[in-house]
Amino acid sequence: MKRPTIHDVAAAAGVSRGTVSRLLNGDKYVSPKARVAIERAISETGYTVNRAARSLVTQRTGSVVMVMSEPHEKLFEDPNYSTLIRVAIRMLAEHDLSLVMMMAGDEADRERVVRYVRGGHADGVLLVSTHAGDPLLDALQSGPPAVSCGAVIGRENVIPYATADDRLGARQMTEYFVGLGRRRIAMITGPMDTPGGIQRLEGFTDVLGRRATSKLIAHGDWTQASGERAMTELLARTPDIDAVFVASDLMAAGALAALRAAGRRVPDDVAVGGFDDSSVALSTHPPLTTIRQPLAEMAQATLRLLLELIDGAEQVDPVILPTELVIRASA
Amino acid sequence: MKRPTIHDVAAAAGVSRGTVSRLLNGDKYVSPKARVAIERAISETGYTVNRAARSLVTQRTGSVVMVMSEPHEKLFEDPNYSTLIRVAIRMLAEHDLSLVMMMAGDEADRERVVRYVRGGHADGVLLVSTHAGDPLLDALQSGPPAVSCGAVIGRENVIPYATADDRLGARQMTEYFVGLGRRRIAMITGPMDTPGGIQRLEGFTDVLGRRATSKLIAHGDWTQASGERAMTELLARTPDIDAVFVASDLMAAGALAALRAAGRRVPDDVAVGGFDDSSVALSTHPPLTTIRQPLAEMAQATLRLLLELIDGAEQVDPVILPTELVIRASA
DNA sequence: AAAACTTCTGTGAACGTGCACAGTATGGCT
DNA sequence: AGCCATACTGTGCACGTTCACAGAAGTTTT
Repeated sequence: MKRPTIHDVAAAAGVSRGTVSRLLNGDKYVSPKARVAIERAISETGYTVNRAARSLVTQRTGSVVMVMSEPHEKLFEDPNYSTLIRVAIRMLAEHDLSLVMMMAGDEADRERVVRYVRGGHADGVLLVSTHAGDPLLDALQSGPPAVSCGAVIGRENVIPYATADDRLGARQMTEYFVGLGRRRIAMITGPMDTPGGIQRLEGFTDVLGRRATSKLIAHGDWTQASGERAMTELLARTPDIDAVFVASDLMAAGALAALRAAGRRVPDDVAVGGFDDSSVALSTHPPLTTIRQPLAEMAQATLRLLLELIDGAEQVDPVILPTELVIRASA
Repeated sequence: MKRPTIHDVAAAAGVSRGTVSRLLNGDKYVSPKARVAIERAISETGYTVNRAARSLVTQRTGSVVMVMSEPHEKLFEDPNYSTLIRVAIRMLAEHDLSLVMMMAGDEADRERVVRYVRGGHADGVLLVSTHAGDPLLDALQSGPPAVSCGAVIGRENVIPYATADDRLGARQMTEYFVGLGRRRIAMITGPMDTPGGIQRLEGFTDVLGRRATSKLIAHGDWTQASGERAMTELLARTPDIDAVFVASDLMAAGALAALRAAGRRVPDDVAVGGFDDSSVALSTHPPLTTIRQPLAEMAQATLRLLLELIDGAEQVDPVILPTELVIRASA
């Protein structure tokens, strides 16, 4: 019960391998008669091309690898991944490419990724949440095309990316607070070696200028626990805070817990704004006012960049997509 | 600038292809002298085996495909996926296997999956959240080994799986409610064509017997919105409910919203119990009392089954792991 | 009528591996 | 000395495809 090969199809259709191959690869020169005969033979035999054999000669693998650089425990705590994976699977499938997942959380992982990619086992690389100065980046220089969902700090000009306009989003939220008449507006940022960490803080200070003092700024690491910690810290430093912009919904959920523990009412005493418009934003109490990132569009744009590069484009331009303020009960 | 082949390594080491191949594949007959020469040659040339060429002759692909059967929009709304993906990547990598992701949400997807798997492009299949009677199952019969994370209804004896003991978990929660002195205990189930949907309801009725009337049971589809809807429905039907066991944390978050809207206090008026101990359970207000599933262990067990089958095991037994009651503020 | 295209087809070589097999030392045993 | 096992090495073939090339058949141009 061996799997049928291209020879079997050719024999069944009464033509040669070459003709079948041409049909399969969309070459224009194949007669209508041969075409129907081959198509019938294919469906009769249940033939599928052997990708291994094909890649051996074409030097292409038919797969793209998604490299996730978060340390393992945190991976996926951020719900954005799912959209990207979903969109990637779908768009790649349309181009007959499959999606391989790899992690680059520790040194061993990273080495595996480098071996894999430099070994020519992928036609493209999809980077996710790569931190500044990741050693992976140098190793990936010479391989197949790579793009990132979200900018890679320090490589903005070498690794194409699609991202939400984090800075704009932060400005939207901060301006909203100002418009509400809040006077003491604090911020909980993300890690300062990530684009979201940096840009959202920049947007915040864009609006507040010198009123954004360091006493009003605390840092988190995207986790819920860190949001809670940072909020507690802010309340201790500056008790009269009346608004806080938290750089992610998950951290905002933590901040809400800290505020509740401190007996502050939201939004009456303290207005809280999140970022991401992830599903957490709906399950908190009160539901979070937040900044919506066009996740699906970002993912689509990222993949479009990668597909263009794989198809031979020399260079592509980064894509920056606008954010949107979503008003709910927390501010 | 061509990638080095096994020939280049052999030449550099002064031996023949065969010897290099033997070293690579762990054959015992290779002299110490040859061994060091080859190892040096490999690192000097930066050689990596060409997997395409290898699979062409071995008939193995070095990859496992994870097939996710949820309709697209819902995919990943359940946070359990992340653990499975993480564990899968890690354990497969240890066996030099890579993880390919595919979706089987609609007919076109499913056909692609079948073509892929029957075409021999994967050494194993990892099924996730496959619904009863999914046409995919028949098509996968004759292919490479397949396992499922969570039982596949109707195929319990043909597709090996690892799962949490859903029925036990449901009993634990229900008994806890009874122990608290609650009298009118309702339940919101998952879809009745999923094992979690069925088994958790069974555990519920195990404990309550005829007290579990249909007026006290409503059905959801795992989404937060469906939990909210089901809770509203239950309150309308049976206003004097004093406890509700919700078959997932996400649906429980929805139920909490409905209870709040109806002016019921949790847990004073109505005790709420969830299932999964997912991250949502912490961001709700009040935090959810829930049933912890040993997600990591389940994922590990599932992969162990698959790896055994890939390594040639004839048959393996399903694994059922105990659950644990986690008491928080909602009950 | 010959030449020059156009459209289509078949064939041999190559891609880089693993595996079966044949072969070569080396050393111990009779 | 002869024999046989043990430890190791090299070689040819096959895996299933694509691609370049040569060539056939039919059609248009010269």
